[in-house]
Amino acid sequence: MHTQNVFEEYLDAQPLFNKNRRGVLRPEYIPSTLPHREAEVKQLASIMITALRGNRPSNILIFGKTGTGKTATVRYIEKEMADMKQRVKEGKNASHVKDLSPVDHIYINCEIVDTPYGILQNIGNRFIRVFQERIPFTGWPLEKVHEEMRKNLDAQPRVLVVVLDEIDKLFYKSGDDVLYNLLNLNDTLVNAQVSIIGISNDLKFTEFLDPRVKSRLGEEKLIFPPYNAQQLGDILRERADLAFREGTIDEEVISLCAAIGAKEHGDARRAIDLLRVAGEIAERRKAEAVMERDVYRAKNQIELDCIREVVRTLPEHSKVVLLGIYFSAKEGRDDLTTGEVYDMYQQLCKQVGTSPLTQRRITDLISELDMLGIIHARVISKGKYGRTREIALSVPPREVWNALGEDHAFQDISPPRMRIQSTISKF
DNA sequence: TGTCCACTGGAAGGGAGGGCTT
DNA sequence: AAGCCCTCCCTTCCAGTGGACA
Repeated sequence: MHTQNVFEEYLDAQPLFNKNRRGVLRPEYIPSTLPHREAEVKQLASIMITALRGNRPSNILIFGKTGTGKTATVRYIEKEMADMKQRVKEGKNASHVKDLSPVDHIYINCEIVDTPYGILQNIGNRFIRVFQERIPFTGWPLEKVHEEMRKNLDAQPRVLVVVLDEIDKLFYKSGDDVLYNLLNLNDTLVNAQVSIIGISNDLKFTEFLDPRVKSRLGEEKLIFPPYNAQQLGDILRERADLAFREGTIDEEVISLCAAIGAKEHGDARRAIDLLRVAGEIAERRKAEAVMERDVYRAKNQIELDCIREVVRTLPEHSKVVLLGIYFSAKEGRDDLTTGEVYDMYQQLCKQVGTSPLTQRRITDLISELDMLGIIHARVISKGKYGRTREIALSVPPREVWNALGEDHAFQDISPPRMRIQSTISKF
């Protein structure tokens, strides 16, 4: 009897995924058709056709919740435009058009690039010529970056479509000056023309825009409704057919993923993630097919991974704040005030050996934790005893500790003592 | 009905850190 | 080296406030 190689048992098991097709279930994959987005694709195409004819298409704002196919639709249109140009070039198109204008796209995710400098620098560097120096990522005055970008862009005739994904983030962070500048760019361009596609899941943000920016940015508006369970099912089925080997996934599993996705405001990304992770879990347990229980496990795993990742990458002081909230959650407290949290935070800082930030700053960190969904924090009034936030952990304490525990600084920390509250001390 | 607490959250600005320019 | 610029993180200052209590 010979010893077994560690990989042997896995090699024998039949994989569930088709070879090299796992990517079909990744968020960045652009499918060849977009089920239940035909109307939106058509509408977008009817606007963008102007670009292929060499004119500036209207600026567009696209709204819709996460996972409603906004980004996918825009990227799909980009792909189709590139494809159309290729066809015309090769003379394979059905129409009698002989030549199409050069159209460029630049995609910027404003969650990552959220400063005026960053936006201008990104666009500027998209069109650098050979031997030309790139715009550095910091150091230049804004005005110079703007001028350099304008020059690069205008070097030859073209239509540039700037896609600003999560455009609301850019606005909330840096105001609407950049948008204003981009919208007015056309006035100073001789050869090139620019139009903007803004993508956002926040319908409200336009209310706060400068009226001039608002009207020019929203020349056309598209709203993407959430998918329902049946539509999600269609999307998943199409992807599953590509990604999985035949007979390894059945209708129930797909329906379940679709149902869960539909519950989460029709989020296709979630549903697709779910399917992929369920497949990976099933494969790991060397199953012949993906089962419903794999989906439930996947759901659980995705949620935990998400919490863990968020907590792990928190800045140090946010971690200390969270640690305090964690300790009191273990004591069953779910009604902490800002003052109490700050008190614990100060004590913990002493233990960790770092100097505490001001309470004003901590209120901001608390808001951030709230937005990340790790804690709940709502403003309440305790009447005579003041106005404050009521703070509670909104994820399982154990998971918080698992993630925080990875940090060496927190390994042997003892729970802080709770301040005696004035509301209690009156007895 | 007014008081008053424990904050909230906006505004302004300082300073460090990245890097460019002269 | 000195002087800029932009961004990030933080502090300081402070007007504003919901509602229990006297």
